[in-house]
Amino acid sequence: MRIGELAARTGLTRDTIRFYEKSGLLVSGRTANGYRVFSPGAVEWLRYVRTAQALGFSLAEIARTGEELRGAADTAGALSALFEEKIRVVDARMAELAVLRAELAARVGTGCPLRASGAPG
Amino acid sequence: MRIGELAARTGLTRDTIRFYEKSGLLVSGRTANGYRVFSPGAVEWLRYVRTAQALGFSLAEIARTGEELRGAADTAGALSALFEEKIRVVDARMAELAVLRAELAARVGTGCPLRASGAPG
DNA sequence: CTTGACCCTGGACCGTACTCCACTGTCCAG
DNA sequence: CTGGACAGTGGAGTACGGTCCAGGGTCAAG
Repeated sequence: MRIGELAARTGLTRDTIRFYEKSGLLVSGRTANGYRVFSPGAVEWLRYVRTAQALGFSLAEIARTGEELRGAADTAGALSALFEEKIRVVDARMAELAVLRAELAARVGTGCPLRASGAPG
Repeated sequence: MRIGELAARTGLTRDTIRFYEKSGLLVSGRTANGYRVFSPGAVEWLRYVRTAQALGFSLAEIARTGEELRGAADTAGALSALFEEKIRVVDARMAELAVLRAELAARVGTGCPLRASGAPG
């Protein structure tokens, strides 16, 4: 499919897709006249990109994941390892959130809000 | 304390602290000669700022929290509500992470990695 | 009175992640 | 063959979150 269709299917703008391609986040073929051509799977890949990004991963990190995926294409084990590593990162992030949550919960209904600890004011 | 000590205690640079103050994230007094003066609690507040920031909250959002804290200073209920709301945000973020984790886990050890879904390559 | 550590301000600059724009090329329908 | 939808490029601009620097003031110690 061409860039317009991919944009329509993912909700991204053409500019963003071109930017992603330039950043190495997305690889495309070209037609004889220079138009970009994307495989149908690009839709799913971009969905993954947006999810990972929303969760705090930089485009550079996501692009690295993509590259590792490319490099280890024939090794299912490498792929599993990559996903497992990513799961560990996600778990760590969740643990941090749990700590923040606990800190917040401890202050609900108490007389010692953050303000007493130096919030602006 | 003055800016140098606060910087040393938080691990931030003076420039960052000045930037935070300019952004309304931090409020300071001034000595007669114009030097900024911070309360000891600023250390704890900045720790909170960095934690929240690392978890994906923008400085503007964090500053808003600080302002609301200031505005509702005498109402313990408002503070609790604020913290409860923040807990809901944290819970939502954790739920998103859980979804990503499940997606990753589903692909570990299978023959259908993301690459089959359109990763670059 | 000078040195050095500390502080001030304003403004330029950086990386990330887009977003917009001008100008140009391709291709199909009427 | 002309119009319009689509595509391409390069470059400027934006917002965020800093980071650095020049030029200058403050203050205690020697």
